[in-house]
Amino acid sequence: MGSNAETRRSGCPISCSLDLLGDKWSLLIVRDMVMLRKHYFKEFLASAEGIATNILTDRLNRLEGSGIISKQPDPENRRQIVYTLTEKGVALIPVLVELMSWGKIYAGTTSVDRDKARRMQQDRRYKQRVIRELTEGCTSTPGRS
Amino acid sequence: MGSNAETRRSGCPISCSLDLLGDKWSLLIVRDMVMLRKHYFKEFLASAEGIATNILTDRLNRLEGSGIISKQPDPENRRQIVYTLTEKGVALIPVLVELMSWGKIYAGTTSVDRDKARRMQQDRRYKQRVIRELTEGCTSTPGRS
DNA sequence: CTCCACCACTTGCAAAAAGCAAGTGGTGGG
DNA sequence: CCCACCACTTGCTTTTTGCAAGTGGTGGAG
Repeated sequence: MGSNAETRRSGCPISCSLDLLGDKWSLLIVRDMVMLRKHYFKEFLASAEGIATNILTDRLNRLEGSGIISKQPDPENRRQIVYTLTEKGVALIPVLVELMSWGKIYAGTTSVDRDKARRMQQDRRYKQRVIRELTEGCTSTPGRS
Repeated sequence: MGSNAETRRSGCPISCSLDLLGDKWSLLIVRDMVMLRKHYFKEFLASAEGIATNILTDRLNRLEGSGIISKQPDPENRRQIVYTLTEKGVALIPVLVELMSWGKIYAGTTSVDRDKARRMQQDRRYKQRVIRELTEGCTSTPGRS
């Protein structure tokens, strides 16, 4: 299940991105790493959306295979594996932020978030600050739970 | 196949967005409308990625069901249907632009595009101009064959 | 050392979705 | 009336997802 035979449907960069990320789980894992600072299998498993273990394994392998994340044995606890974002993965933060912004306004439930999101859409500097903060948080060392 | 029983996996706005758009085709249809100015079933069908007719029908119905696109009979030719983006759909342009930018740098093939994309990542004004131009092109009337 | 909890997976199977090719009803021009 | 064309349907096979149970490897407690 976890093998890697990615075939590109076309040369279009959007299509290429979707070939790697176009499903319901891959970007959620990246979200977990970026927004919730998760680094461990069991942490992803505990997320609200309820991913199954076999799907999680598969997605982690694919994301590693396409160079978005890297997996290493945890130096502090050799029983577990640390998943971290690569530069390629960190570069997905703007995508995540736009998806979040859109979702808050157009796919969400609460109106509080909506207003905050609308503000972010108009105030580009604010958005840039959010992206920068998230990026810095990801390029620094984990710092653990 | 085209019914609408979207269940939300969680309240997270990113998750909500992916509930609506998290597959390999939905955003490609939006791309066709935004970037390639396509408005007709047969046009989407002719895209390089090669979507099947039943999948296309399903995605168009879902996108309509979630208010991202609207379908109307073509006033100029009653044999065909015009698909247009709603405000909610137009608001996806930034997501598309980020996906394109990321794809060009990290998932693409050519290095020419890569350089242009890197420039866009550094020059925020340029990116904003791209987004504005695309948005304007979408909110104006089709003007087609 | 043994035992045991815990970790990241596997495996097996059923259900859902995608993909393919062929067919269908409605429309308008010739 | 006929025919080409449009946006779909339908039937079928293949692939992916989802769920539950199981597995091998590790390290700490006793």
